[in-house]
Amino acid sequence: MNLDLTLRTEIQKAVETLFNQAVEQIQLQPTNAEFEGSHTLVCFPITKISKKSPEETARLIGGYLTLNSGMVSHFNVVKGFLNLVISDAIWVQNFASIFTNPSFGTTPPTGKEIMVEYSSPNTNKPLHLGHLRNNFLGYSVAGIYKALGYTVHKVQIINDRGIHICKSMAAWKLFGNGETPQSSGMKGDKLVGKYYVEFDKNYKTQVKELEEKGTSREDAEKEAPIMKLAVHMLQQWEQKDPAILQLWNKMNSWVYDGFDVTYKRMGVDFDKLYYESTTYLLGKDEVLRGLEQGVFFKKEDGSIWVDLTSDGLDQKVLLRSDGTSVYMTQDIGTAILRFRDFPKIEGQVYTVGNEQEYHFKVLFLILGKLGYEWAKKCYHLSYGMVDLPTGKMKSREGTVVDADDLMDEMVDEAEKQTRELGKIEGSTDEEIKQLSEMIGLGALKFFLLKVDPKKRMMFDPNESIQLQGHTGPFIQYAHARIKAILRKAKEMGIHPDTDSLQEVKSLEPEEREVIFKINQYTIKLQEAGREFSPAIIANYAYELAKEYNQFYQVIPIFSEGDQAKLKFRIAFSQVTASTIKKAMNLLGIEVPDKM
RNA sequence: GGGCCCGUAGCUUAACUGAAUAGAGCAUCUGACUACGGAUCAGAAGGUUGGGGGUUUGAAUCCCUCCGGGCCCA
Repeated sequence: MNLDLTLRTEIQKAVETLFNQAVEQIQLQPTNAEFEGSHTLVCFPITKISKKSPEETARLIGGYLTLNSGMVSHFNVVKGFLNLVISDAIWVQNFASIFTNPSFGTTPPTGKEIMVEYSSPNTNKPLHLGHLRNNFLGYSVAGIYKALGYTVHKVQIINDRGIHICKSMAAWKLFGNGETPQSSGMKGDKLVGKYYVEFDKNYKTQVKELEEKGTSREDAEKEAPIMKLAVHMLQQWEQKDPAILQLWNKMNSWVYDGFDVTYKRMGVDFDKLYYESTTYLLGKDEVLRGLEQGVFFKKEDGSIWVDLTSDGLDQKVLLRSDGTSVYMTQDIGTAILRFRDFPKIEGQVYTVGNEQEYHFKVLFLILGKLGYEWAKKCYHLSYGMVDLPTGKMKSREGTVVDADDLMDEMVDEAEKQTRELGKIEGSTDEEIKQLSEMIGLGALKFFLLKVDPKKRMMFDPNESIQLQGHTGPFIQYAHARIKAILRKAKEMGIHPDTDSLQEVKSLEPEEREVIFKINQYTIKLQEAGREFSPAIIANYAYELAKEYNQFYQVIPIFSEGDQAKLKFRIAFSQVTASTIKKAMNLLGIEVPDKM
């Protein structure tokens, strides 16, 4: 039984009966803490139908519901707001239905499929803080859609080719002396990143030297020997030169080994990987086909363009006059390839930074013009940049926060605090390590996911490792504490059952609040899916934990004499814990039984 | 030149898409362990929602205009 839905139906009936007209939209909101009640009907919009004052309308509907719905025990009216008090019997019944439903909050498979892309790094340097936000977002949205009954395909496109990786290759060839991850003991992605930095350093020096000899800046940037080497390597790559391909494969595989370690620790995974090296030539055929169909047009120089002025955008080149592709071309090809690989998906979610909003707007419009219906269901999960207190992250200024380092820091801090608090006596070092991993990563994920993805966010390392307040560990702690109660109940042989729940006649306000929150899980899940926003789930999990903590603080459990109430509170705690766990799992966060 | 996004307490943020006195966390101050785990809870203080105008019974939310910050396109 869904309390909200049932109540809405009752309200609809009330309005129809009272005023002989159906309402299209019912505005039901949680009652403000200062008034009695749990659900509030906003009556202003209904005055159009009732032709009465807001107060009068509210009184009429309230009276009707009290008499006829069997749900509302009484009500009060403040201005145009109808505050409804649901009877305790209904609360108990509602809770019992959730308690006995093992699949509460999960939608059975709907047969729908969707694809979620995230991560999609370049292979010339390690993952950083921005990637963490990206990965956590994408992974979480995938989880949310799974919970909504979708079959989800998690993918990424790895930018494994191009000038960036050739730069690392060039520097390694010149200064590497055959260094490998094995010989240096470095993680593969870090090693390749080191040579990328090495390239940049040498390149700058060479440009400067050339400039001092009188070469113009522009020429110097092209003439620097190390840059010429990198460009040459790119050409050789395109010509499939075996030696270059071998080097390229070798260095990329180092990076992948490194990425694997990082992804594993982050707790994210993928169902299929796409590589730019195999997709970068795609899309040309589609563009030519579009040209034949008159969707695109050709300029005098032979370049092919799309005209989006009627959509409020401008013109965009798709194939240059020499016939070479642009990014857009390959993205068109890749999108179509993916729909061929997974014909049943209804759309794709692209987790990519908001600097590419224009790009995706154009991409989706083009796919629509090419006649692909699914273009409408494509979504750019756009997220804002992560800023540091010192400003923007800039690789050139060395202010990039490395993903591995950050995870280390978070976990170390979690371990420090866990040991200081000393609550888990008797645990082995191994267990403490595992727990610290859970808490450190929980803190990090929650910190990055609690903010609306669209917004640019501030990452303060000092604040992020705080484990109190609006944080992941706060919620994990609430869960662990409930688990302690459940363990004790089990020891005492208290096993809640539906029959004893029905015997409970009255509830405490704190209990109603928590049941209200638990009811919201389904709505929040749907909202999070519709908005592609894990932040909604994160804030929900926090509110639920907070609400339960209030109950916990004032209502005794084991000293309760009434056996039915005692059993109810155990059942109630159990459902809260599992709902917290479900919500946190949607964020990719684990919750401990002890901490 | 054209277009997009953002601005909420000192700081980090929320507000169910137009509803009640804008809700939290951190930091500051005060209080609560002989009860189930104090990584907790209660309370105080802190706001002209960047400024101004408009629409509306009702605006942080919609429209216009400035100011400040960020990002795209050729």
